[in-house]
Amino acid sequence: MPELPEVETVRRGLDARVVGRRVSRVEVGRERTVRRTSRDAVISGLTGTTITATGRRGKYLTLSLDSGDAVMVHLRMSGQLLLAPSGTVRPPHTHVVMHLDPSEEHPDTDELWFVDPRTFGEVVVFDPDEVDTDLPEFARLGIDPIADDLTRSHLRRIVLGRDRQMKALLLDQHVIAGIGNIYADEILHRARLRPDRRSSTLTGQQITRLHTAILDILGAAIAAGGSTLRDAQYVDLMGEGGEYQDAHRVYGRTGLPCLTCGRGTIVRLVANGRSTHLCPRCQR
DNA sequence: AACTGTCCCTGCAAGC
DNA sequence: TGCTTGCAGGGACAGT
Repeated sequence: MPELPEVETVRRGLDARVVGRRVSRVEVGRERTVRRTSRDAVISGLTGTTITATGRRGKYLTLSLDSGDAVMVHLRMSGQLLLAPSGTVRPPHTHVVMHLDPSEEHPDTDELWFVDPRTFGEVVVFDPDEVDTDLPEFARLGIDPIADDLTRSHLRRIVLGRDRQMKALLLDQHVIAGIGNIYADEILHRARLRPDRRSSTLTGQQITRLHTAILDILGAAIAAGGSTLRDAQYVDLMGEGGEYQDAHRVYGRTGLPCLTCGRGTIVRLVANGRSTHLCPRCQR
């Protein structure tokens, strides 16, 4: 599932291959993908504009347009952004197609597809000056641990300033933006903290470990191009999978020995309606 | 304030 | 083999 490292990998692909190009034509298939506004708003907002920059906050991807508007893309569960030469046969569930003119670096005409079987994802054209009303939850997003500078003292305030279960806290996009189910489990395991550990009880040493774990794991996952699970949908802009799944120590390893302590067995339980993986021996 | 449950949707896997 | 059922999950939202 696309989380911060996967979205960042897609953003880098867009930066290299889409920025500077003009959108000559737009097709919107399924209306649900553009439910925030409308088919017409997305088509008219994009057609004829040139993409000038990319951005990311948490799992939200943005494209700046020379019109002054911007596009927000959220992949949610199963969304993909894929770049393909014009005329390539499209996969099922291709809901939005942007036709891209050639540019100096990119001599061919391409199509940028938004593909999304489960249709939870969305594409929105919005006015950045009106983000509070156009995309209220985007405006209320918490700190991005990679794009912003998440210092230890900031994390300390976040953790001790409330009394939440640690996993729920990491997953709360209004507190820290970008961590999803996979990386929450990996981070808590690296920090040796139980998912149900109360945030207000963390020691200074545990906060330091958590801080290091967040930055190290997200950084390593970005360097590896994200995680592509066996069943999963995540691939980058060119359709390539990531490598970080090979470094997972708990996610999807139910019943296998803990790679850190060598003696515990990874268990899976359900918390907040989300599957949670941990080593009961390492994590306190 | 924090937590639980529900909903949205599709593809895949397990169970009968 | 072929059906049905359940599960996965991001995030908004309502209710406790």
